[in-house]
Amino acid sequence: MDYQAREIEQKWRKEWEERGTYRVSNDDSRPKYYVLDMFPYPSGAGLHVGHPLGYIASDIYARYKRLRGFNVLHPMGYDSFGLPAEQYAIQTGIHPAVATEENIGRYRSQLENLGFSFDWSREVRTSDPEFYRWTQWIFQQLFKHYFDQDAGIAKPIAELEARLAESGNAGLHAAAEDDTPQITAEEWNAMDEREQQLFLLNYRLTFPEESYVNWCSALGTVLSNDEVKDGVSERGGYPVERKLMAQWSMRITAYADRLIDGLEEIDWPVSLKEQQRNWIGRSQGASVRFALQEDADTAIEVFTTRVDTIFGATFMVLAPEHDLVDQITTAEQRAAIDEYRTWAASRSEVERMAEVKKVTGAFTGGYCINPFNGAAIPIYIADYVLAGYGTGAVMAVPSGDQRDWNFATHFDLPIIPILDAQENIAEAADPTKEGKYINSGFINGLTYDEALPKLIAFSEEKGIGKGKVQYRLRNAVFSRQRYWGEPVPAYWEGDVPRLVPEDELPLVLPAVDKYLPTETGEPPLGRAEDWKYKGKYDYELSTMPGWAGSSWYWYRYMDPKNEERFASADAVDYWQGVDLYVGGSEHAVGHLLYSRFWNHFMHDLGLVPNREYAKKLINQGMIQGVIEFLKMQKEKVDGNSRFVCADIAKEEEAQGVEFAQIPIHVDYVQDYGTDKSYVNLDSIKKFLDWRPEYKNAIFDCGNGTYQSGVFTPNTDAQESHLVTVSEVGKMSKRYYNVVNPDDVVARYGADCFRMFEMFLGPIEQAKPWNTTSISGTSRFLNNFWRLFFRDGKWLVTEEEPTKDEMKVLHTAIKKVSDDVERFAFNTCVSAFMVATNDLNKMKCHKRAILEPLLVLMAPFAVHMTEELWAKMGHDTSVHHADWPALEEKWLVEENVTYPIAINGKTRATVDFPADSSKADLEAAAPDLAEIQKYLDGKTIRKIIVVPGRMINIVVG
RNA sequence: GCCGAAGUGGCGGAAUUGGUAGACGCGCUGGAUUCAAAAUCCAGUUCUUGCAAGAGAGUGCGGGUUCGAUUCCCGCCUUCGGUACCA
Repeated sequence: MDYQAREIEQKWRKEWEERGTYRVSNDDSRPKYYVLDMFPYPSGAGLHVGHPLGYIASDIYARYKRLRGFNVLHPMGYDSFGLPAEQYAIQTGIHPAVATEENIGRYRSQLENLGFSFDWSREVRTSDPEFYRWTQWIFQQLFKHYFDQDAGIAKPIAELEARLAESGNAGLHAAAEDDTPQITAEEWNAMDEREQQLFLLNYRLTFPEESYVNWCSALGTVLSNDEVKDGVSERGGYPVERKLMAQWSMRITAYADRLIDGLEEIDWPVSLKEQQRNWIGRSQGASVRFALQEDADTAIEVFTTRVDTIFGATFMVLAPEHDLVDQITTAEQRAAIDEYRTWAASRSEVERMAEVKKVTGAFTGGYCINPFNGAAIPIYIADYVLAGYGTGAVMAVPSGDQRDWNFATHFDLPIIPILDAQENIAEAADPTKEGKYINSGFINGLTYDEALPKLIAFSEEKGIGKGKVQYRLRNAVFSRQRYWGEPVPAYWEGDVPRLVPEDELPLVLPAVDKYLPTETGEPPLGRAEDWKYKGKYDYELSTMPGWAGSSWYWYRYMDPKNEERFASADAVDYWQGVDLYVGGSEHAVGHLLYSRFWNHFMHDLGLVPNREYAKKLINQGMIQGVIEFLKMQKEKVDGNSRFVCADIAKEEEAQGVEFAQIPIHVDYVQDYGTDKSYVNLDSIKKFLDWRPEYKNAIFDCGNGTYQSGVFTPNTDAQESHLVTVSEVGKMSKRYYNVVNPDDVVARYGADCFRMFEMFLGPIEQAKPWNTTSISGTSRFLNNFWRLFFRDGKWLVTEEEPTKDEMKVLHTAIKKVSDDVERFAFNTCVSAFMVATNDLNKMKCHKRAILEPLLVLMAPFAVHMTEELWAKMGHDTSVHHADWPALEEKWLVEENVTYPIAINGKTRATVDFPADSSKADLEAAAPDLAEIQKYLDGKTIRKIIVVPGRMINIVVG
């Protein structure tokens, strides 16, 4: 009898739960290891086969580490605040907590189906008040600290207050708002408490401010930059506009340098680190002041990474919102400038993105002076200069910058070459630094490297510029005008924000009658009744963004029930941080950046031991689905829809007929995923039952037409089919291609599902799901089972293994040990298959071979190996044994088969004793009969021997 | 445009420091079993050529280093992912 997956898997899952097999203790003498998965948002749709990929990989590694003698923490929880539950609540009136609870239940049962070794007693949920109490607490710590740039760490705001009282903020190096005024100690001390509090907001690591935000009116909320894609909301695809609003903000920019430098010490994928670096966007340059021609006391400050090009600056461009625009604009140009500014402000983000190539702008009529050569250059405004980056002003060098070149060409401004190596600047800008300077005053004739120190010396001497580091990274908007999130634990005493006292946390999300903004445009929390601090002050009404709870959650798993602290100092000290983190790369510049920021901050406060919380990170690739489309003509034919074969559609498209692609359920498609996928007439009938709106549609199959249940052939064909279009893409409800792991598990078992997902290919690669090839993995598991059982008979014997059998075992031990360490789980599965096939061929059923093999496979086929382990007579409450030790001696061969190459080309193979020395081989090689026929009268010139590997004979 | 990663049979993919390219699996072909089918088992399967033994070609393209290159170097091409008026 074959392996009965369902029965055995259920039995063991029950057993594990009853025994608490996967409970982890914080009090253990073994070395610790922490394997973390990115916790899921429990959506209503449940899991598809792509979701568990990373969980399977991490589970295998966690189990492997346990067998290697580690105390392994491998928890799971839910990132349970989020927009979908809220939108569902808006539609149905069901409290998001209720819907979320239900979704979590579904997730939990789907996850439990797969045999993970999670310690469920440590489960966390970000929407649980006992959890978000600490999210709120960390928020308050951020409010209570500022960033000292000299020390490079966060410090209590009280220290800053003391400093201000003593010497004002002159010479203070602290991360602050750009427009923070300079004050003296006297001025500070003369301020009243309110004024002091407002002043301190310039320094606090989280603070409310008026800022431009991505406002999405359809969703009724503000979105972060990474929630906006191509000018529309990532979720729902609604338009997003820029709007000035009072928002809580996180001063992540204070940590920009540390977030870049910290990447050096962590083992994360190169591309992910690169994404973070680009996102932070550190650029080294200089800021230079260009005085106005009309008013020498006022200067426009610009940021440039190429001071060397300054002699080629032929005009200046300001952002339309720039503060000096009004002052600069002349009476004649006033109307044109106002018109342009109005137009620019009305332009939506989408339009701006779409019309990047279009050159727009207006002349202010004003001029400023190039401080390096005294030239007067005209000042323009244009919306290609962003108010939010640098100083919102650019010195335009059209010969070296393509955007400046486009602008200059459009407005007929001069383009001055500045390097003798610049080519074709009449056609396009040349941004290279090659050659020697021309038209560049005192740096003429120098190269870039020679000119730079001279430029710096000049600008410092004249006091016109200084070196500056500019970041692309902005402070993170932290407020969301939503209901289903952590309430920001603050209240407003007039215009001064104050923290809710620590002992009153958690500030629990109040009940509301509706989940929509109020009539006056306040967030949903504005609907809560009697929700005022001490019945007197207004609570902050916004909630935290989705990334708040996920920015520290790994610490909560260490000590999930703690009521005194986010996790006890002992627990944090024992577990330290995450050793292996597994999750998707889509979080590269969201969660993975914000969580590093919070962790750096927590480290500054001495709360956690490491600056970087996750030593190693692996991105699992997405599992994609096959999407099948029918080609439907956009225009109806005689009032009916017309579907045609993909190849016919192609021909007709060439003639200008337009087609739409209608996704069709993959189950209806034969040979799906291939280039000859099609639906036959039976499937068309099924399709019509499913989509009755097409019931009279015409199906043009090339050799006939199908309509209303009748096939009319136009050749003598009796059968026909309609060729579909296949694509590989997201697994999603709208493409009818979602594969539910429950279905796969029901048919093949969880062990098979786990091994198959690993077998699909390298973990970090995206790959399409293909259910048909799972049969190979299923066959393999049956073959493995048959090493132990055949027809219900136990086959395992106590015989001594032979040398060949030992070799099979130790080859597998070596391969799997090496490959698990480098997360190459696909080749591990191959190694198991090879060993199983070999042993079956040898009819080897010996305990001495099978037992270690069982341990080797235990992290992969978790239920089957447990069953067999018990059958072997072992105690399963002690989880397996130690990882089998590799004895290399079994891999040593008596004879080694050497490939013999003549001039690098392999011509024969010959066996030599394994202990042959290099000299032996060199001596024996020329006389081999195998090579004589290739010599062909030529002489042997050289013999190259790599012992154990190959022999190459050079003739000529 | 910029940044990053990757190109190997019909397909997913192996080949850890340069050493018999294509492990393992799917698919396909043939056979066994069966009244038949499914399932299972056995054999074959990079391409070209040949009845066969064999011969030749072959890891995106073009060069280079080497006795020997999927692997190292130079120059291209293509695909995927990220990002974009960031000065």
